[in-house]
Amino acid sequence: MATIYDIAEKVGVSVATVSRVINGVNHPIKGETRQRILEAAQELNYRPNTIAKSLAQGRTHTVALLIPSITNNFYTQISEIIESKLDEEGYNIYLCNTKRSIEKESRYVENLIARRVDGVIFSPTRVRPEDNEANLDNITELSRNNIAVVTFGSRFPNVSQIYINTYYGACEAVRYLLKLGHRQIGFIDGLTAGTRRRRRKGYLDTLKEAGIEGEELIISGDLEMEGGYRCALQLLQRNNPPTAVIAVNNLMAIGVIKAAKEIGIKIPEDLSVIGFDDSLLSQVIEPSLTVVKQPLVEIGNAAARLLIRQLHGETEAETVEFNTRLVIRESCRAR
Amino acid sequence: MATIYDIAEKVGVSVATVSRVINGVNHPIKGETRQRILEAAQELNYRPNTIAKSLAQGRTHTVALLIPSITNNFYTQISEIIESKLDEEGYNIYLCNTKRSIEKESRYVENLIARRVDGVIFSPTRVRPEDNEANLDNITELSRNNIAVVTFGSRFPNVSQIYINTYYGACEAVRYLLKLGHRQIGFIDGLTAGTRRRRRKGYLDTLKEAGIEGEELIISGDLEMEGGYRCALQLLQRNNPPTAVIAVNNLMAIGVIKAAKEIGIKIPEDLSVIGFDDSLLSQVIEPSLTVVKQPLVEIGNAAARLLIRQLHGETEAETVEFNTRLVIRESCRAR
DNA sequence: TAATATTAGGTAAACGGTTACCTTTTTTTA
DNA sequence: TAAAAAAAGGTAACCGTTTACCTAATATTA
Repeated sequence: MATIYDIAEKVGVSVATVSRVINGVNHPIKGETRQRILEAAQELNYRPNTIAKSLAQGRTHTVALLIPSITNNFYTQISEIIESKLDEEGYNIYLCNTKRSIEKESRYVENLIARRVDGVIFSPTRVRPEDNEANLDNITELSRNNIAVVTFGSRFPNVSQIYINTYYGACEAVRYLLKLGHRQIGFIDGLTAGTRRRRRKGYLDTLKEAGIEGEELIISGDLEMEGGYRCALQLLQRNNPPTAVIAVNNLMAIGVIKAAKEIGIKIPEDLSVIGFDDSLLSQVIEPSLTVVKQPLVEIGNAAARLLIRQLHGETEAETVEFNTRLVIRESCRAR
Repeated sequence: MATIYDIAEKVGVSVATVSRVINGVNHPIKGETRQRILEAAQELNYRPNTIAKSLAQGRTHTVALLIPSITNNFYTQISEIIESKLDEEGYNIYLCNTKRSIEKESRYVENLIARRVDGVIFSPTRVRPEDNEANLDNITELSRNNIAVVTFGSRFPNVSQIYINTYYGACEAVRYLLKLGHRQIGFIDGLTAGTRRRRRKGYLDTLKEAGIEGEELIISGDLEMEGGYRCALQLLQRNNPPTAVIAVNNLMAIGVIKAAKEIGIKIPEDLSVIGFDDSLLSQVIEPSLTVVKQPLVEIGNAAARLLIRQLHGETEAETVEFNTRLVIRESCRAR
């Protein structure tokens, strides 16, 4: 493959001149020379070697996106937005799928440091509370190696991050159900700390305000449809089953609807259901699903902005906060 | 950041020795020396610089996945499989989202060459027939720069590729509907050449065998739910509306169901619907959708295998062929 | 015990760019 | 018209590895 040396030789100039022309740097070059260099580059089918460039400049113009799942629309939609923003700034992205595995996450971090990415946007996995430590390790490890970091989905000190006020989202969902007259409200959470834990807290706090104990109607699923399905069966076959269920994500809420249908419980007549996140699924299922929606576009844009800010040299961490919005569809009814 | 020079200096050996220890190459090293080097590496928090390594070795251990959409489950599921396969082999992947834009696709190809990826798995976008040329240009451009290429979704000469026999998939769908007694079968395709065009051909051929002209019941959508919805409205409001509709992908089929519901047409009683691909959506919608399913896992595995084969030096192109499978759910009924 | 192999390590070129610092020529300015 | 400035280009060190080729010491073999 042709290099700038080949071009330099062909044209009869030094590589410095070739490099300057190719990169359009601010250094005077005679028009004719420039022309000849560009023509030679064309003829030799020259392609700049980004690897060599990165080595020389110490910047790769690459950032990584570390997300728990690439088959989950919540993350891919955010990713798509982030990608187009960073593309505009001339960055390429590694999309890394951690599959909710702490171990894979750490391996990726190690790898990204070795690859000298300029920045990372990171939605840490936190299946068990103690995972928080591994998350933190990963983040400090990145920072220690001069890699810009932006997180979303969990909260960390001294890190630029997107914070979604999911606590109030959960409160809103519960209040809505209370207003509809529900008193027995089930809650399917996800065995995870961080975001979903705050949702649970919002749920409990709001119930307590209304003088209701919710603890025993909490159950943990695996964040997939199957999990929602199984949890719903357990909840609905209790002696005193809930009249409404909140699931901590979209897929599990769909699982709840499926389970209810199977055992002949009508939604929304006999059971109200609320999910988190939003997707085509929630709109398409019957009845369509009332959800606590997170502002995907805003999250994506903000994450990209925070990262770019750091890549441009800003060192102080910034937190951007968003609120959720309750999107009312057909899956809830007054009792 | 620490380099092998720092380690070499600290231990009092040459960088060659350090490099050998770090990479565990087949070269004898005294146990004690090895120990001291590893300790020094640890203490200095050494991270190998993949960039420098790539430059020296001429291989990046990176492959790119070029797909039309990262929010479409069909592609992300395949991607996930490919990713885990390649991960096992020590490759990292760039997931590139072409958004069905030929222009973006070409930009990516340019960029991937500059980044010297070792290989590319590519599902080319072909919105108009003439895009075929751009697709081919991209593929030859990659090959010309010694980058291994595997394609899926379109057919090219002399390229390792996954071929899904979608023609027979369409035939099967039509035959199924014919057997159910349908004679007026609408077809919503996607303005695209390649795969979807072969589906159309399968549709037409099979109808012709049965002595039916299908041309006028063909209509083109945008591959999104909205497109399916609009096309369905057009088809269903004809004088002589179809009693069955095949949509060339999943999302448009969902759009058809939505449209039918809105104008009071019952599925499957008044209208049978078949989609292509498969996803949770098809299972969750009511009635659940009968689809022509593509073997995602097999496609992903085969794509990875074909690429690895090339990365290991095999130069001859290999084509792997898969058949679709008709998954019968509730959206069709005999007339 | 001399010849040969093996072990252990070092030297330096190469990978393909960038860029600080020079030099020479031409143009501008006072 | 001499001095200063701008234009045009070159030289070579540097980025952090790998690796072919060497050397020296030690172990093995006949």
